[in-house]
Amino acid sequence: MQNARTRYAPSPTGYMHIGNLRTALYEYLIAKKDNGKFILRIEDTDQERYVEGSVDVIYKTLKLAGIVHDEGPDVGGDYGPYVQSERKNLYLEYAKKLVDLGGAYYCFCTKDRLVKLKEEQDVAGQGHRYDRHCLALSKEDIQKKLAINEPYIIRQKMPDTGSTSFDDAVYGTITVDNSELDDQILIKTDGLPTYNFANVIDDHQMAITHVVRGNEYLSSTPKYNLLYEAFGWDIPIYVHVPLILKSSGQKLSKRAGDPSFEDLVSEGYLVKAIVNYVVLLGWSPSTNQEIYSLRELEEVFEIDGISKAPAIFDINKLTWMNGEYIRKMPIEEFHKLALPYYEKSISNKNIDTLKISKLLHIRTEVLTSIPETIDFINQLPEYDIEMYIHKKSKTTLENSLESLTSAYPVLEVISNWNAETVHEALFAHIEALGIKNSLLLWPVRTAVSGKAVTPGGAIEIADILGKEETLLRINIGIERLKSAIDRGV
RNA sequence: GGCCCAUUGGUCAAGAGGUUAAGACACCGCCCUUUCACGGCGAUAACAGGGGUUCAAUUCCCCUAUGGGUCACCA
Repeated sequence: MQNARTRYAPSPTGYMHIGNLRTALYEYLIAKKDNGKFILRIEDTDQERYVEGSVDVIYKTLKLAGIVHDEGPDVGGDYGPYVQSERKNLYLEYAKKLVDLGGAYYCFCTKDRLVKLKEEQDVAGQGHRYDRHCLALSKEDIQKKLAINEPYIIRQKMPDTGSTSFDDAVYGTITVDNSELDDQILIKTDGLPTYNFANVIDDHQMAITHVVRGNEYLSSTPKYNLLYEAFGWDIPIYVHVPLILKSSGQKLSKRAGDPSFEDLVSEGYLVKAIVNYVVLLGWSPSTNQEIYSLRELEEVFEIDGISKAPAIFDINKLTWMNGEYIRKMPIEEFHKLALPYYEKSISNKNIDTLKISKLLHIRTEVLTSIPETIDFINQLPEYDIEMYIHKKSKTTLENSLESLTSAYPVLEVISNWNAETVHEALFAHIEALGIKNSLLLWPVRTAVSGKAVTPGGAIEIADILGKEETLLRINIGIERLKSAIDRGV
């Protein structure tokens, strides 16, 4: 058997849905695993929904994700064109051929009539189904109508009896009664094919071996099979993948405010983490490994691991995984990524941001949380005096004041201010006083940060702030503690 | 509503007749510790229900329930 050829066939809607990204990933991985080809095809047969510039979004996203297509509109290939609107004539030809073969027929019904038909069926409590009004048309009638350019569509003629089965690599054999199948439209009034038709033609023309798509297509797959059979074409391997839902159990949708791929990126998630997480939603490897690069996935991905049940998108786990990726990257790389997030919140150019990065590296799960984490560096926040009281460190307002007051001169005499010298000075002082570390360090950290939670401790923060600012803040702390105690708080 | 599909802890999930029913995230506790985080250790937590088949069902079959998909000149 030839090597796999898979295709990602998005319609240009302007953004990358998480489910679509995963489908693209699976398609890509199935191809790569087999040393096959991954093809990009643009399905733009719906002119009304076309969004300007969205094809670029698709290129950009694939590139970002590291998914390289071997054939496509921009890179060419032997099976082009790869944009459906450029293949328009091809579909019409095949549709007419199918009419000749008896698998399809012309239909001149107006939209009005179809709407009415549906209304009647609604009233009767029936499902929507074309009533085959035009199937009865004689050859002469059809020729006459065509001759006067009456608008027409071409519908697929479903068998009257029997059933159609197909095998799916994930769901197994599925059988549907032919009586369930509607005579679906293949060619629209505008001469363009519907997805249902274009898809089959293109997949065959492009020699696609594995058709990977969301399982919302499961129920229309028998219709596609009938098409393949009518033409006498080989049926591809179907790989229907379960949907991705949100925690409420609903389908993930941009319109409902659920994040798209680009939303996640702008929320501070790394592309690699998103890719890794999304692949694991609905697929599981044969080992317990969870962190995978795309390259690794190309080796280990198996269709067998795809699950049947829908998966709920869990931002929690993505966040954890993002943290894993951040922690694993070299500090230089993290620093580069974090830099833009410092710019807004740190105006003092004397601050050594690399020092901040060293603190943040293991503490950051999502990049966008950075500004809030380090806002105290730029400016000492208004803080609650009660923050000096910490049970575990046994600090009180009074002993905090003592600690700050006694620490001040110790720090003041440091000439070469850095983490080591501050550490040395403070710990020598602690030892001299014979107290617990935290009794001194808690108040210092509070005074220099004004926050209950900080990345790093008193010494790291003092180092970053510099001598002058540190002493200034300690002084502020001393004054505030004094007045609070005086007021008898 | 018809048809199709699914159902293992809160979430992702392994297991495919006999298991103490993995692992991960989240949550909780402990340790480390100058806060937080990282790291380490530990705990709680699941086979939707009912019938079969079988010596034995989470695993196979049927029914029910629940959830989802689909019934467009959208993909």
